[in-house]
Amino acid sequence: MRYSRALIPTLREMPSEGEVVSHQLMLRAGYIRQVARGIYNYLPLGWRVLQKISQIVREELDRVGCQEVQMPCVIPAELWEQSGRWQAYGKELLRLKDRHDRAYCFGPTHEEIITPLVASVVHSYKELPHNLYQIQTKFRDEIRPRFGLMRGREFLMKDAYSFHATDADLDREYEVMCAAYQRIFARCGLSSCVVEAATGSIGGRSSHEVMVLAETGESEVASCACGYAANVEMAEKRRKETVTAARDAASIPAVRKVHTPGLGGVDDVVGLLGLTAAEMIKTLIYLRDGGLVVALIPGDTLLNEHKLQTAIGADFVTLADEAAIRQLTGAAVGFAGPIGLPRVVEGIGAVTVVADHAIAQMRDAATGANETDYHVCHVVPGRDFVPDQYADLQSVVAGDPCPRCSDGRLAIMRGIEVGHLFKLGTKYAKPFAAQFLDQDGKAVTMTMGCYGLGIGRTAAAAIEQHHDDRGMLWPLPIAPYHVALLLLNGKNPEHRAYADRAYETLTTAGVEVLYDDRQERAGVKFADAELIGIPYQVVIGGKGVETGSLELKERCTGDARMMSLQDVTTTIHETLAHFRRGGPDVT
RNA sequence: CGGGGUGUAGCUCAGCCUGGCUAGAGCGCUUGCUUUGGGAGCAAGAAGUCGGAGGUUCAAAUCCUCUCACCCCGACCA
Repeated sequence: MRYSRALIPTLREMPSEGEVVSHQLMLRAGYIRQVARGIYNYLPLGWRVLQKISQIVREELDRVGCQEVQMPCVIPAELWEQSGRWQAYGKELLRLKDRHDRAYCFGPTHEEIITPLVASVVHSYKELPHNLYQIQTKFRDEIRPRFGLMRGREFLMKDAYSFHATDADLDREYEVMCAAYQRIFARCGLSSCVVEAATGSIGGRSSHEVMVLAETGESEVASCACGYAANVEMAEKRRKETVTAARDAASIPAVRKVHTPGLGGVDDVVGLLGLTAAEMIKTLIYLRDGGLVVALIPGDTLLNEHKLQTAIGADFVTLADEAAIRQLTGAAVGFAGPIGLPRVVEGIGAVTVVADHAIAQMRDAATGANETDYHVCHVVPGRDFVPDQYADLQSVVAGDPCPRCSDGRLAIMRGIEVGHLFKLGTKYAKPFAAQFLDQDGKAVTMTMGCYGLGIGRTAAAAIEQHHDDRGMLWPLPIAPYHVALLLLNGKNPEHRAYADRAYETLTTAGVEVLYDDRQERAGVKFADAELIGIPYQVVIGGKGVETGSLELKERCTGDARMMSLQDVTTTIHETLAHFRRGGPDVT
């Protein structure tokens, strides 16, 4: 491509829109332009990158036996009613009506289409398994889209759905897909890791996320040297034995009220009572659909709202306001405790008490008295109060003991979720009657897996992981062009002829060249090539023209060498081949 | 949905508080000359319904009301 004919609207100044590096650079380097919130035009450079990533995804999925299909993006409501998600999915589902006033939605995911398709076509165990995928534009009317392609409402996604006769077969395919994902990201030049994840609203038995590690990632991952890695939403830590656990409850005196004026927080109270935070029971009050939840955790730990929500099966949980807390406890905020709470609060609903597992181990604890300016000591869980439920409610923090190995400590890292794998089981196969006849002629429901991979998000993640203060640093396999051919002095006919020949030769040899033939100063050409992140520059200037050689400069290191055209071609092809074999970790 | 903020030239922004002449700057764009291995210099020039509607006023980018769009902070997710 000749730069003089290319649509690459780079900006010298940073547009005000972008917050994260990938978003800023994509705007500034002319990769994307916003149309509406969370909706973007992909300009030529941006689209080339998305195509490169898509192609790697295709190659790796085809290689493990997946088949590409294309489903509609507009889907009749009946299908979603059949799975129950027309009601369940909520406002994120973009709903439309056609001229006959029939209801449709713009597909945010495609279980509702693929399942009846396979159900109608596959009838025998001999025809299973299948793994079908598409690369398609999806729409989710996100509450808050942000960060450019990282979280758009309209986005390009690869989604795959596998269908199996047995759970064992699904398990096997799940492993295959997991490995394929890791290959895909390695081939894209990204370092990634697979973590255990919450199943969320899609449901099913098991779920893993593939994360690209980056400072700006929206997800937090807890990991241990032993190989354990999990999204912090559901990460666990090894339970510790409480120091007082051995003491017999019978030896502990009765509950005693203590005056603690104005000391609402755990840190304030421990000083007065002469206790450690671990000996306090922290009482947090949450509003949920149809009631209140009282969550009890040790005073030195943090509550994980995701775990709380999952444990009680709530649609949502949100910290209760002061009025609700007063209504429940009869006290000011900071003096709530589990003893003597009402079971129902008028006008709000039922009260559920959930305690962390660690609470069951506690003896002689202190907690709020449900009376302003008072706490209670010598509290024994089980003796003085009985929670409705025990569950894991704690958030892990860096340094917590690993739940899988004996001496590991958890580290917390940030990552960008680029892929998500689910074992769906029969959640969708059942409502769509996706059945087959087994060897005994008996009708059996298929078991399913689904595997998402954000194409646009992968591009954004690549920039988050690979950039410097001058611009992007694309890994070669997903760069929009391999080489920026920079003709520094366009007025010199000899130089121009030389550059023209180099462009011809490289292009013919299969190297993707962006030929900067513009009437611009050298500085402008270097700056643009660096901003848009082309991995290699071939510089045509005074240096090589007389000797017939070229200067090849590597974008990420700045190293420059004089070499022949043939050597340039070889360098590019060898580097590409290297990535194709599984890729170096270029972090 | 709740909280905060911004809309002025292609981009970044000043002007608004305290209303007042042809609405400004830098970058970008056009033309010419010079320059040519790191975002050039000089000269000339084009370009804005001041987000929209209504109101107050002799007079509104500026004050008031409504509205729209976008951005940021929380809950959703590839």
